[in-house]
Amino acid sequence: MLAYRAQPNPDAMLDRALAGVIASGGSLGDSQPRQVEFFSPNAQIYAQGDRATALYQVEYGVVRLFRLLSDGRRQICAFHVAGEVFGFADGQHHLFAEAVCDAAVRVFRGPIREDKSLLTLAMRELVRAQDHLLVIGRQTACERIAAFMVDLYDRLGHEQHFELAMSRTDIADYLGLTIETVSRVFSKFRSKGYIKLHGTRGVDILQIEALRGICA
Amino acid sequence: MLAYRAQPNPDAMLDRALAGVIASGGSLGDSQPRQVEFFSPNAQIYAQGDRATALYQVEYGVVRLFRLLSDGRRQICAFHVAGEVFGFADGQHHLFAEAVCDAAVRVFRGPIREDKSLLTLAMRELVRAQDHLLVIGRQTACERIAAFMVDLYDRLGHEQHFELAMSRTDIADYLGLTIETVSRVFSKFRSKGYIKLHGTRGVDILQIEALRGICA
DNA sequence: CGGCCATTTGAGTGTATTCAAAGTCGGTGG
DNA sequence: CCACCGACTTTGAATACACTCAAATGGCCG
Repeated sequence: MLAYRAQPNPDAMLDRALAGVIASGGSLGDSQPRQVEFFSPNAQIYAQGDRATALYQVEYGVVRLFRLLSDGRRQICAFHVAGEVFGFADGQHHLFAEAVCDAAVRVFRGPIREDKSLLTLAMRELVRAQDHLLVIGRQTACERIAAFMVDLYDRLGHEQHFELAMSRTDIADYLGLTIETVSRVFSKFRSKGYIKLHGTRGVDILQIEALRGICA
Repeated sequence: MLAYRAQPNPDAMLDRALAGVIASGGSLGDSQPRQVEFFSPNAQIYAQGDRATALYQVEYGVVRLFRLLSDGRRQICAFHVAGEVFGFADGQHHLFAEAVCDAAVRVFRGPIREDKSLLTLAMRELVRAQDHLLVIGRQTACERIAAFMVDLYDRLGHEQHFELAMSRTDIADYLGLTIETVSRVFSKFRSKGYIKLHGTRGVDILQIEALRGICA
């Protein structure tokens, strides 16, 4: 999981935004504004319905945000890796947040200060969700997997090799597929020489342009 | 389309937010900060790639926001009705915005002022997108249509009768289905007595609780 | 009233799912 | 260090749901 470890954040705006998150009204002595919390795999960070009182930044590891139907069907709305901010919600959380693997999360508690940069971060999250809508609503299984691989490749710094933090079940629930379909497409891409699989989590990207082409 | 006409906005916060959108730096004489623009059916309000320089509030009519794939596949991310605000984007628009029917849109130009209420509006939009992800990613055709009908029913003020501003094609592209499937499910719901159809756009909701039950 | 376009309905197909079984990986304990 | 166990993953076969293609119907506007 080396690829998911925190790296120096290239986005200066993000730091400015988070520096301004804490309202100055509270006593600094009581709250620890930049406390880091640690989570084991599958540990819950917050639940749907919880009051939204903080923002979170992934320090290392991976976090999944998801919704559930009453019969257990799950839709993962987003994975977040080191440096990314999550927890945007109006009043109460509509999503569950869990650690995918061992993860550390920096928690920004207290009332949120008005901040244009914070709005920008929320809007980026919105764009991500809208992009994901297109993938899930209008793309085939192969296109979805290709888009997923390309997205990870880009977000993890264009490393040819990386480890998937998430299981096939997580990937399936992210892409609106079944684990069997995910597995079949992985095998197909392997047989075509686009990727190479090392055990169950390791991935080599052999033909990134081919994968980009599949995304349409 | 009466149901889509502007109504007194029940959400005081929204007005406060928009009142604060315009930065005080600009000359009031030059810019018309609350200009209303009118659009014919299918007229473009902005395009993907356009610089995002304004926010928009629907005065009357319906607006669709969508993304396109190079081969023409379309995913409508949201419909917006009277009173709702759209146009959130970081730098440039990632979506197209078009009028579904005759529509009027109030445009708020100028640099966006930092505003907590604005952040709240953006987060609501995010929640809508995330809810939609679950519908598209994990629900059947019947569940998607039921969710769509219930959503419209709730947003248009619980009127038993309303007119659909959007075509079957629009509905299909919103729900990640084909027009034929949309039509079949409409017919199915009609034969079950959940809804009644008047021509091609008119809808009577006969058993809203049955529809809510289908959404799971 | 006529023509055009959107919608509905029908028949057959295909992609992804379900159900089932085999295989592989990773972790644990001897 | 190796063997075993359990869980996850892969593969296979059959099914189902939604899609494609096609034709008929219906609504709307001139």
